Amino acid sequence: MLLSLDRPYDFGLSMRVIRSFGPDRAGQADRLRFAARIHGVPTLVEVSPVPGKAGAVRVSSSPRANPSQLRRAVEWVLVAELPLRPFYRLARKDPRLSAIVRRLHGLKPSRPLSLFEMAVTAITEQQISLAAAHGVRTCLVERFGTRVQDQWLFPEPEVLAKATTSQLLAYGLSHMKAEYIRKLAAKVTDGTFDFEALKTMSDEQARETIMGLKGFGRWSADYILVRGLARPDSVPEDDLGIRSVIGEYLGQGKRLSALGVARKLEPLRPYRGLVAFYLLAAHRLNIARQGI
DNA sequence: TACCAGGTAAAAA
DNA sequence: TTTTTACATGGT
Repeated sequence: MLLSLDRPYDFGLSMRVIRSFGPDRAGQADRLRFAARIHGVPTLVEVSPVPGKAGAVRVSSSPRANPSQLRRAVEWVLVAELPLRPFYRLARKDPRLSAIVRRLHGLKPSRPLSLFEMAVTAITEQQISLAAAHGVRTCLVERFGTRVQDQWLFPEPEVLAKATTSQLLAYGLSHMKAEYIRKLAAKVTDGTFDFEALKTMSDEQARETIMGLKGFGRWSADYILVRGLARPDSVPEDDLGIRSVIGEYLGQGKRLSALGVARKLEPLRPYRGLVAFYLLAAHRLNIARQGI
């Protein structure tokens, strides 16, 4: 199946950046492979570029999935509904940001198919390093998840809801984090919490809803908004990585305070999250900051 | 070895 | 109301 996405869009660059963010999507050159549960069937989805056709990608799956379901899944993961042009018009007003954006023309974020996975990822990444958190998730996934060829399907909420605290502790979670995850998994399982509903909420509504969950503070809520929902204006201003990278490219080179981040990003509404994503990408790809 | 790493809730002041 | 503390693993 061929999919034509809103241009400008550089699929290869976007995949390179995603891979540079961590080992989760490690692997094949400029393709995207991920496991998805489609109509309950564990399915491997593969997305590859179409040579000479900017913005077009080829989508296949194994086993063969319903085309409209498959299309919906890929459009979600690749954030198809987000046009870049309005963001570029805004970015041109800041000389330093403008230079970065030119180097990363066509870059879009992508997001996991599952918001439950995103939420659990946020919990694991609280306080400890991304590398440490990745180690913990790997243990969880390989114990409670489902293997689909060379990929893993993230554990279903029902499975984690039934896991015992001592099991979760054995996989590197703290007591508190184990409880957050179990409580969340239970709420999703019994229908008390519906991640799908977040998709139609305003940023503010979604943020408040997530923060109503035990274990999810402001950082986690904004992190889920920007990474899990790809909301272009959301960003955790107190995040260590954000504070460093905004300071590096838009400040004096040193890590800023959360307030400093807020001030630097204020003129970049409604694309503060997308700005942060571009700067993180620039940092990962070793793109030097420009003068002044 | 010690310390920091893309925080949070509960306890203490 | 604001400040302090415990907490899990991985890298340096």
